[in-house]
Amino acid sequence: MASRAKATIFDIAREAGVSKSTVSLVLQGSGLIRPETAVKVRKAIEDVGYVYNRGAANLRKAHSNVIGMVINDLTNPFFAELAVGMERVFQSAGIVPFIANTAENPVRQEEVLKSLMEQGVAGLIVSPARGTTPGAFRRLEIAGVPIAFAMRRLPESRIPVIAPDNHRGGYLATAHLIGKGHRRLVFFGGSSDLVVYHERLGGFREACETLGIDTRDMLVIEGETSRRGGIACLETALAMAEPPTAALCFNDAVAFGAMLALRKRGLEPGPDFAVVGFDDVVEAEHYMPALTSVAVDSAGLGERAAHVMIKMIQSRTTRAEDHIGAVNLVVRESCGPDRRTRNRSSGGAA
Amino acid sequence: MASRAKATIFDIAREAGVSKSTVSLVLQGSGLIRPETAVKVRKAIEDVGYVYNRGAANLRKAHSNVIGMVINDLTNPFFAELAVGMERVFQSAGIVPFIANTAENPVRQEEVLKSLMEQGVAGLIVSPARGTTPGAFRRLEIAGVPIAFAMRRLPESRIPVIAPDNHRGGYLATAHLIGKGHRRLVFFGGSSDLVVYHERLGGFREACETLGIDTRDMLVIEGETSRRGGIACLETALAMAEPPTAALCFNDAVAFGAMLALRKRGLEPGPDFAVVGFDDVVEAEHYMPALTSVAVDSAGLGERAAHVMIKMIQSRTTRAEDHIGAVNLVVRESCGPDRRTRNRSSGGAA
DNA sequence: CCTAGTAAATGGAACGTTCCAATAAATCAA
DNA sequence: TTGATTTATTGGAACGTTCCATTTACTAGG
Repeated sequence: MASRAKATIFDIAREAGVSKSTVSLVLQGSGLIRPETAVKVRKAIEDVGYVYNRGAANLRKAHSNVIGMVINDLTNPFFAELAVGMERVFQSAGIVPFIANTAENPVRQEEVLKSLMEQGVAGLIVSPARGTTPGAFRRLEIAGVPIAFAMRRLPESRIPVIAPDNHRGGYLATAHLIGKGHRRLVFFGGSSDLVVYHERLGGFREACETLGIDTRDMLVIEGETSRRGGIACLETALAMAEPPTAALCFNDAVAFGAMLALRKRGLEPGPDFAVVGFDDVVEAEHYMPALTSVAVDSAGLGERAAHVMIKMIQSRTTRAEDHIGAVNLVVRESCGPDRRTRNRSSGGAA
Repeated sequence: MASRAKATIFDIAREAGVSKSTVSLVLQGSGLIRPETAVKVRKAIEDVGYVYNRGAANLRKAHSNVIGMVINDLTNPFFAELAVGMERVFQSAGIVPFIANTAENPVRQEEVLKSLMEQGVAGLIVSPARGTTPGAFRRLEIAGVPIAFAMRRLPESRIPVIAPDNHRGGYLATAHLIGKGHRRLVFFGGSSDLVVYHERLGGFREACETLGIDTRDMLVIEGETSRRGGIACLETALAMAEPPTAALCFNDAVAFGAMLALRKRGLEPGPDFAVVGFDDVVEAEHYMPALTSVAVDSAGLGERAAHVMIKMIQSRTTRAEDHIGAVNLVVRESCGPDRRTRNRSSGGAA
């Protein structure tokens, strides 16, 4: 019904008895027009039910004010937080952020990127989908659109990255476990197609080596990065001849899975087998037992990424420095008391 | 660097030795042009690094192919699922869905809606922020943009709604508790500014009345819709002179909170106090004890909403029928065994 | 009273597409 | 051969803005 031909600045101009140029000036808040005129125009804008056509405007203006955030998995609160963090700063900078989800699917990612480009975004922040091919961003780079990676990076890309210090996180968590007296450790979950995996695992390895863990006591079990993956990892670990007594998990989901599996076997996460997670999602705090985890502050990283992007846009460059966010280990209950005190009461974890 | 003036169809035309109109036709996949010509043009498109300018196109075309999804809280996996479900069907319909988050803030919602309108969306699916004023969508309605509400509705709006059968969900869950032998029940969490609250509570009330629960044994404790809210509700309930023995919670977060609080008091959720959640988020299944909850299939509702929107756009109407999605109670462990058998072992829950 | 100078408002061209009407080339019926 | 028909291609106007160069109306200085 109500949809008569959309009102344009010409309609406003007629209604207010001025020229289209004047209306345009008012729309842009120019100080050149007489206040009374502005008021008159603004009233006309209301009256005709005008809605600004940004597409038409962008045809003349060099830059649009929308930026795209491409997220690999919005269903994961960890990445949702990232998006929300970015959104916060963009919003307050007068930039309109649009979020698109790729569901960890490179093909979908390609489509989404194409759409965003066609929409004329001023910039793009991407948490790339698993399995993204190295060339996926070439077209965007040659188009000269500012791009930044958040949270994840691609192996040999020159695109700036805003990510947590995964290596250090892995180190800190492992050092904590070793400090508790554990001498046979395992890294649970993740797979080598993800750069993040190598980083976290790298921290684990370095801690083990630096703090005197025998190489044969430093186990690695790959697996899905989900609860189910965690369950599987734990089963595998406990089936070993000499099972480990502590695990650093690729992420919290894996850790939850591992704890679940422990419980199912009648073992208590913490006293019987130490578990550390990664990411520190909200759930970690509320779990039973509360999960010790490496906090990466995804919302904060999102904010940082947004600031970087804004700077890139303003300075019309497509380059920026990487930002590596600080991490810190949040110690809760899932690692139990120090292992020395435990030795008295019972043997190994199997 | 690479950012020389953006290539247009004129550049392609020159490169391919045809007219701009021919290029346009190729771009639209028209069958009118000779295949060889099309090939030639497509090659030129590649060569000049062309990116389609949808804004310019929309200036002439009546309708755009982007639709906006406005979500109240992306951080909540429940709503994220909804968004992802919608995305799935839009994507396969060749429509580009952009997600925007309002963080439960009506002001932000207003801004987001404005932006989306200016961007020229073909339609809008909204899960309105808490506290949205009734008039918030008037401007969009008079602009003639198709809108649908998903998951939540506004009190007296004529905008079509796609939502779960909250009333029935409340009824089913309550009937389950009563079937277990509980006679003094409480509804935990939520507040009356949310239509959903009234619906779920309505189901609770109806079940109590129908199944012979005394009005004085039908308690209601409002509270935040979060873990913390659940904790508070439980404290309040157990502080009563005659505490209830079972709770239907507004959502799963409240239920988790309640269970946490029970544990803290040394009570076991299930045997000592029955808890039912609402929404059936993934966590519910993995909790300890696993949470009995009303499953609403948010992804499915999202898909449904997307289909409704597509139909609205195609038929150029702004009206559509409401869709009420089926719910079902997923029984797990958080309600314990039947209360009759329990009576032998111990007394009330306080 | 004229000239500068400032403030406010305006007309026209441009942005990159689509679509219509028109043209050009090729095919066919007679 | 001619005119009609089909097939492939094309130029021009339009879409709703912005921005530049002008115009118009005042004010002030001499």
